[in-house]
Amino acid sequence: MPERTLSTVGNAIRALTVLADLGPLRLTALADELKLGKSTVHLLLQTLREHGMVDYDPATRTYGVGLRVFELGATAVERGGFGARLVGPMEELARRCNESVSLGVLNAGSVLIVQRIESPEILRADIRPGTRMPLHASASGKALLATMADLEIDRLLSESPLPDSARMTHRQRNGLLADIRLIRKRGYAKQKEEFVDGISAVATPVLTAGGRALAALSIASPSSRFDEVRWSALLLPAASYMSELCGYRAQREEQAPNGAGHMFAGTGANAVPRRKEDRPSREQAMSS
Amino acid sequence: MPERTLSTVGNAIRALTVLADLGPLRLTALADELKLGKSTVHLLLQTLREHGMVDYDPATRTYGVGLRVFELGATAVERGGFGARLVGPMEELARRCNESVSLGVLNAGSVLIVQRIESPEILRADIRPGTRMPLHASASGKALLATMADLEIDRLLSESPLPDSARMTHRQRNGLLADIRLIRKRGYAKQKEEFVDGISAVATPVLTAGGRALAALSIASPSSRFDEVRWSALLLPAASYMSELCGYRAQREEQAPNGAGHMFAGTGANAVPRRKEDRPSREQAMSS
DNA sequence: AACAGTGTTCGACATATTCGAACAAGGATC
DNA sequence: GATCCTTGTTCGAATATGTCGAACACTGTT
Repeated sequence: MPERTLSTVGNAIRALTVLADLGPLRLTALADELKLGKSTVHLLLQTLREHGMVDYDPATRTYGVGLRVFELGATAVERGGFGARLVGPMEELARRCNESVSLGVLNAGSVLIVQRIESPEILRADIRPGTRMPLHASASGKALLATMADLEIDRLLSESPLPDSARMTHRQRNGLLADIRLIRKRGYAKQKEEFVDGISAVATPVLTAGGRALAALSIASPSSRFDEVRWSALLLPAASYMSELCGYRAQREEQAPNGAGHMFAGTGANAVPRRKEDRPSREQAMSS
Repeated sequence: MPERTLSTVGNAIRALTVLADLGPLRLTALADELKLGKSTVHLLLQTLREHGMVDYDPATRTYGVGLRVFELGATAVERGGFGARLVGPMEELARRCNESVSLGVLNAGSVLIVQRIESPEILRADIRPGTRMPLHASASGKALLATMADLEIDRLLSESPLPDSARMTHRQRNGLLADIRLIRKRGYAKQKEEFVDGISAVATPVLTAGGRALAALSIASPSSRFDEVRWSALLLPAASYMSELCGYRAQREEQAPNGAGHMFAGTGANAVPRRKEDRPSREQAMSS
């Protein structure tokens, strides 16, 4: 649906995007990239610079994404609810398993890492906040998908905005759906070298008040240290605790006569994510 | 100097700023705040939403700063050079002193925290990445000021963009200049409850290739655990090591501080605090 | 059911943005 | 050090584009 849109603002955002992707650029290079007149881009950059959205390096005469963007973005994370409140539990978890712990949120068809506690190990999964991961090939992504109705899953997978290399084959798609069912049953997702070679992870959702998934909590490490049983045992209670911090109340008794089981497997601390809508027939909605 | 500027882009940025400051807002509230027509803001928000710069919450019908901004901002930090490379040493330092370690950069007249390693202690200075601190009342700020010519210091202090509460009295200003001289001599800055009650810190600059300050490294904690001698002893070698990572080469006695052509040497004040000479040979202990 | 407030659509006007060309500046080459 | 080339900046004009107000649709309140 092509909506009417402000082209000038679009240009500004495109400029920032290009600068973020290609690194600091000179005026002419950027104008070239944007396919806009040099004078236009000049004015645009001046405006952005005035507001701190781009920084200018007089030495190299290049413009780069400004730190003001970082500042604004940080408030997005705080205000979104994945901020200060959750880092404490994440640190605790990282300490217990001695591995990297990260918090990823579903955004624009992929998982965006918003918080990260690094493992003290030298050899570790090197993923920084601000990184994106594919929904279908990351533990966090699959954990988030598992919280949604099958129909929603299809919609999300089809709008994958990721580079082609990360696209999914049909064979993978079918395997994924089976995987999702398994994830729902056992309460956590697992990923073995699907996204980055040598890196494996487990993940489970953090739920918010309404029972919707706020984010996915994950433990990742080099596959050599991967220990599914121990990590899942540490991960699930931690996520549970974080869910409670986010207002999620472990189930009420008089709920949902629709057959959806908001049940809690295992230690009673762990939340098995399941929305009411995902209950309808399992052969439904493979299409679209 | 009133430059010609793109008002539409300015509106977009103002909108983001307001949303960051006041939290998620409804359309009307935002239009009110920006003093623009509702239809204008409607179109503006649609454009921003299309690009992920604002997120829309259908439940509350509010718009907030989008996570795309966070993503873009993260690249600003990486590309700026305060990214992945420096977190290792910071973690090592945090482990050694058991306190919170942060990296702040001079930006728009104040110090912006770009990296942060939290102390494991429960009682700790709670400052998150994206926070700003005043130049004159934070250890990091003073450390950065100390690397600059006196003339530059005056210029920066006068353009302080901070809330009035954080403004500086003349008495403070004079004290500050004396402080700066002391900082240059001993190689690190100290701050005792000047910014946040109960929090004290030490800080020292991280230098880059040209000898200019890239950022300030600091250790902060509740004043009860403040230990100036131990921390400075840990801080300085760490910063030294990080400076080398950033291309700074410990320098021989040279470089005509007065006289010749450099733009910052014009005032005759030396721009670079020599840290290495203060505390000789001990730093390479930092690992990994 | 009626109301009030909010969000969305539409058309017209006028402003603000784009562009090309001409000017200035900085670096490179010889 | 002088010339050339590339890059960045300024300027004016034409048109495209954003702004606004009013009217419409919608939600959820009383």
